[in-house]
Amino acid sequence: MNSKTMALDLYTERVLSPTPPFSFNGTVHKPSHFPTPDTFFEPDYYWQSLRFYDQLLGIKLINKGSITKPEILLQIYSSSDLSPSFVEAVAKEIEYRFDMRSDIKPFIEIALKDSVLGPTLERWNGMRASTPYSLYEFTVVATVLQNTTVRRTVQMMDNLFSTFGHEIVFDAKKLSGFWLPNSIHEVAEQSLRDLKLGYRAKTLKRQADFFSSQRMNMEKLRSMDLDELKEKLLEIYGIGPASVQYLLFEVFHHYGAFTHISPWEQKIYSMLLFNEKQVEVSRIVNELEKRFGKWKMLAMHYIFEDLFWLRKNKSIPWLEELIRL
DNA sequence: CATCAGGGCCCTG
DNA sequence: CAGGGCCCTGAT
Repeated sequence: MNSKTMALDLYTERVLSPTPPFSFNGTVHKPSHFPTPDTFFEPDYYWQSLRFYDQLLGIKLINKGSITKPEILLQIYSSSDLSPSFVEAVAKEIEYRFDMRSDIKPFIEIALKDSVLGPTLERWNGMRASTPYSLYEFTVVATVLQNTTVRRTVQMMDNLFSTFGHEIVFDAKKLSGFWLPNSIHEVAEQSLRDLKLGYRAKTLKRQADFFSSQRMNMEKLRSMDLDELKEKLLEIYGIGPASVQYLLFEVFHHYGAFTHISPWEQKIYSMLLFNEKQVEVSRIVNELEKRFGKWKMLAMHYIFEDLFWLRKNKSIPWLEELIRL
């Protein structure tokens, strides 16, 4: 760590009311994601660090409601007093990142009648695509996922957090906080390479340069339509067809964004939808379009997370082969 | 021991 | 638009 552990002893609360149906656990925790030291989950409780403007905050979410009557207690931990308007802005940001305000009822109607999706609703009804991260932070995560195995991705993230991150303690939880892009902007590429980032060192440098030299207009990006936004995101160095897919879905909640399928995902979807090892990408996309239309990526997300959740309890041999931990 | 591909992307020809 | 190269690691 490049600084001492920071204690965040003050906190403020707000009650959030997501649109029903809303799955707290399915939305704040994604079994398919690799673990990072900046979040912590247990059923009905969730902690994360949040870098928001110049502040590093602790966030705790507590499930106080149900799927049909959702209610979440948001606690914001800080080292100094926060103005009411700042607190409101944090609450809005959390609502956006966990997609608490969109209406997914039409999707649930379709899902209930679907043979593959129907059963997953018993566990995940109301689940949203979400991320704890800002656009910059998610871009980093997407970058360290590229062309490697999950084990190395985890190693790279840990190295980055322990070098550039900041440790915070709040509510008896010790978590890492994300760094600002300019702290990477300032270091030499070689010192990034020393963190075993390989050729990604250059990519992370260019991204840090990009994000520290300008403030992205997030309001504008969030209001763009799919094609316009996609074009914009592809301008980020190191973001290509695979990564942009994750960004569109998890950061911006475009639930129909499903054009790129990587080979390992193709195999998983083939098994889940057709019970075959290798189905053509076009056939997969056509099938999803037919069954779920503009909700097709969200539909796959339900199936995907359910599968990884299942895997926690019992090993799924064909899946283990594909995810290569 | 050597070789190789991996939860892509950029760049070149 | 196809294909080589990229850091490092563990699997073979």
